[in-house]
Formats: sequence, C-alpha cells, structure tokens
Amino acid sequence: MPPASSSTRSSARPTLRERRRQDLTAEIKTVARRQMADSGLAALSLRAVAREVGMAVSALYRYFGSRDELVTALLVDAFTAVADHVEARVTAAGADPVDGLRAAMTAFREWSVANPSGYGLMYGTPLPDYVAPPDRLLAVGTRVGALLYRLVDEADRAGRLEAGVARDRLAALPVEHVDQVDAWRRRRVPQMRLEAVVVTVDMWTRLQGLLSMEVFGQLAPVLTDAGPYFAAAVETALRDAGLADPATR
Amino acid sequence: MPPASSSTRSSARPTLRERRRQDLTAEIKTVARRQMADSGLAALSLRAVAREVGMAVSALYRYFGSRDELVTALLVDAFTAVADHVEARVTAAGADPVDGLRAAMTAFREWSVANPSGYGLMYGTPLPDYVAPPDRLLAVGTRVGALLYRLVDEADRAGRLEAGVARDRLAALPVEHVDQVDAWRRRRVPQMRLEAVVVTVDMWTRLQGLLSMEVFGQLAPVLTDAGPYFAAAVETALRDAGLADPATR
DNA sequence: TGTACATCAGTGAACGCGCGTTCACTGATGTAC
DNA sequence: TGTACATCAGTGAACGCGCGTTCACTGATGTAC
Repeated sequence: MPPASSSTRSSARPTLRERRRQDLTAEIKTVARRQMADSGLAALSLRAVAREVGMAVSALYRYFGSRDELVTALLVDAFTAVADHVEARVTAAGADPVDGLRAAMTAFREWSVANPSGYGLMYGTPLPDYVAPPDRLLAVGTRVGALLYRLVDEADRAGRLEAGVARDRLAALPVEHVDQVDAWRRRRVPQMRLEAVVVTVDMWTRLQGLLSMEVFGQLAPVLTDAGPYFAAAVETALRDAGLADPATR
Repeated sequence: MPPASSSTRSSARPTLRERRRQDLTAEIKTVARRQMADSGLAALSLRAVAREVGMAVSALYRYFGSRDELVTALLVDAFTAVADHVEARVTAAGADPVDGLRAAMTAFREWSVANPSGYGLMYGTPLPDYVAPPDRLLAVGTRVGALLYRLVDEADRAGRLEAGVARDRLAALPVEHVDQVDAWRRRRVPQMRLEAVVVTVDMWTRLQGLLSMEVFGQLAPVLTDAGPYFAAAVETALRDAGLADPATR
C-alpha cells in the first residue's frame, strides 16, 4: 500500500524525496500511457512498465497500490486533460455562449484526435477486469458534459435559442424520447428548460458519435481527414439546435 | 493444423464424423461468444472455452488452428449474421428503395442491440494482439455498407433523391470533405453520382455514431431506451438526405 | 458381412511464458536533538 | 555541525496463476476389398 501523500508539511518547500516521488509518479504514468497507445489499451502491464522505467516491479507499489489504481489515475488524468483543454478554448472564445459551444466541440475533437488512446480509455470498450470507481471518476468524467449544458443554458437565458426552432425540434421527436430526457433533466439540471436539454443531448450525441467513428478508424476507408466534415457537423448541429449564429447578432 | 474441410465427398450424405465436427465447431463458437459477452471481448481464452465445452484444450486445435483463427471465425459469423438479418428485413420491406433504407437502418440497430458483444467485436476497439486478415473479412465485412449504397443508388436512379436538397447538401459541405468522398467514390462506386454517395456517407456516420454510443452505454445515463430517438434519427437522416418519403409518393 | 488398414478426434503431460502481488531485506533521505 | 533514529524508496526472490501451443499417444470412425 502506498503511503498517503507524504505527511503534513507538503506545503513547505518540497524535499528531495517529494520531488523525486512526483517525477517518478509522472514518469510511470507517461510510460503506461505510451505502452497503451502502442500495444493496445488492454495490454497495460505493471511488469512492462517497470521494465521500461528501469526499476523492479515491486517498486511500483510504492506509487500505485495496484494495477487498477494506475488505470484509475490514467483515467483521471485523461478526463482532466480533455476538460482543461476544452475549458481553455472556451474561455479564449470569449463571452458569447454560441461561440463557446463551437469552441468546446472543436476543442473536444482536437484533443481526442491528438490522444486517441486517451479517448479510447474514457469512451471505448471498457478494459477487461477493470472496474471504475465512481467516487473518483464521476466528478472529473462529467466536466465536459456539464460545460456544454451550462453553455446551452446561458445561450437560452440570453434569448439565443430560437423559440420556433427549439419548439419544432421538440415536437419532431417522439414523446417517449423527450420524456426520458425530461426525467434526467429533473434529476440533474432542473434549472434548465426542457427544450435546451433536448437540444444539448442531440448535439452531444451527434458529435460524440461522429468522433468515436473517426478516432476508432471507421471513417478512415472513406475520409483521409475528417476535420472538415466534423466542422460542418458542428455548424449543422448548432443550426438544428436553433442556436442563432453569433455572426448575425 | 486443422484438416481442410473434410475431403471431396462432402456433398454426399454427411458421415457421422462430419456431423459431429459441424456440431462441435458450432458449440465451440457459441461458448466462445458467450464468454466474450460475459467477461469482455479481450478475455477470450482457449483454455476457458475448452473447459466449458468439456474437452482438452489441445482438442480445440482440431477445429481452429489457433486462437486468432477462432476470433476470425467469430468475426466472419458476426458480419454474416448482421448482414443476413439486414438483408432479410430489406427484402421484407418490399421494392421501394427508401422503405428499404429505413428497414436496413432499423434492422442494423435491432441486431446490434440484441448482440452488443458481436457489435463490439466488429466495430469496437480492436482486440490486443489480434490482427484481422483482410482476405477473409473484407467481403463479408462490407456487405451492409454495400447494401446501403445500392439502395441509395436505386433511389437516385428512380428519381427519389430530391435534386434540390441533394444539391444544397453538397454545397453546404466543405469542398475538402466532398473531394475525399469523391476520391473514394471513383475507386469503389464509380457508377453512383457524387450527391448520392455524399448523402449515404452522411446517413451511415450519423446512425453508426448514434448506435455505437447506445451499444457502448454512453447514452445510458440519459436515456433508458434509445429506440425512439434512433427511429427519429433515421427519419431525420432520410429527410436531410433528400430522400422523398414513400408515404407521399 | 467381415476383415485390414488408414484417417481422424480427443487425451494428458509438458514447455515456456508473462502476469499481479507479497515479503523480508538493504540503503538512502529526512528529522530531532 | 554532528550524531542517532525514523521514515521511506527500491531490490530480488518467490508464489500461484492462466495462458497458447506442441507432441506422442490411444481409441473410435470410415474405407476398400
């Protein structure tokens, strides 16, 4: 079992041990990430990691209590990295919530295409024998989603969600579907209007679906670069959602 | 190494040995499928299969030359099963190509939701260490796709692809994207018009994307049953493609 | 219909491998006086 | 500044496991006469 993060005095200037521990923790994770990317996600092996890092396997247990804990740490890192990236791009896009949504979706693809194995770890088929601990992953795993909902809500409150389009969209969808979304809305985002939530779900599934196809190579036979197609899909999704183009404001 | 499929006289009434061989081959595959579904795709193990079938591991080698050959056989079976199912539904839908498309997409989801691990095997993250032999999988793996292209082509030739909508769609997409699709079209379906191919790619990616999200459980937090949503997405895809609703013919 | 031989199915032991995890240990870094 | 002790990092051997694959073998099914 690894000792808890090194006593009380961690805020004072870090000791040699503490710096080494941080460096090695990072190196272990980096090597693990690289091996997953090279040999497939399920191929993660503590022994292989230890070999490459240049230490005995048993020493890894000073840093991660088990293989599963290493996987969890990698998951937390991936969720954090993609959310940080998306948030930074959204901030850079300025105050307009529709600009923010565009930036968020584009940034999400950007990170995912650049880190396909990270994307696979988060959204692909789960690793055999690994059970994800919800208490450690839930908050960090929903950051990007939460950001999208927040942006659509902002746009809605700013009157940027065209009433007619949103109403038509709601009417065009089967009641069974809308009811399910509404049930989820009540539990999770009760401050939002149903129209806004339905529209967000629609955008998210379209783009996440397209992205998973791209990252997992299913578009490759037809498209050499899915970038333009994705960009067009983002615009279509925004338009279909009834989110007024900020260019025309 | 397994002997080739039992001599020259296989068309005469089957001998006892031949029947047993067929039965056991089927049973091995069934057990393997079940274990993959239960314990995760990557968890397929010859020894575990042999244990459950009740024979020595070594005996499996009379039926499949290696673990990879078993995986390949499972893949061929899955591709065949889903394509058979889709084709049957399309045939049952009658001669109208738009009805056919609707039936094809619905049937594809139907099979995939009923056989999530089969879907995962075909379209999910690849198994570690397994390399798919293209010569055995290409033909069978493209059957459903080929059927969709054929149906859209039929619809197009029957004047069911609304010229205005198709042209607008083409114009709305970035040239870089359309060029990539056109390059693929020239190589693979040169008899089809570009508009028809672009529209097919669009339909396929939308539905496959949505489906992969459903099967891999990413919709589960929000939707308890994605059926209605999928059905609506099918109609939207057909409408956006400019495929005239047969109800109005 | 019966016999001699060839073919095939299935067994069980063995090989060599890599894996996660534990444990008693040595030596280095940090702390208190 | 120096010394005595506590804490921590890292080692190497071992345990027990499951894996894919090979091989010499026994016994059953099929074939030819």
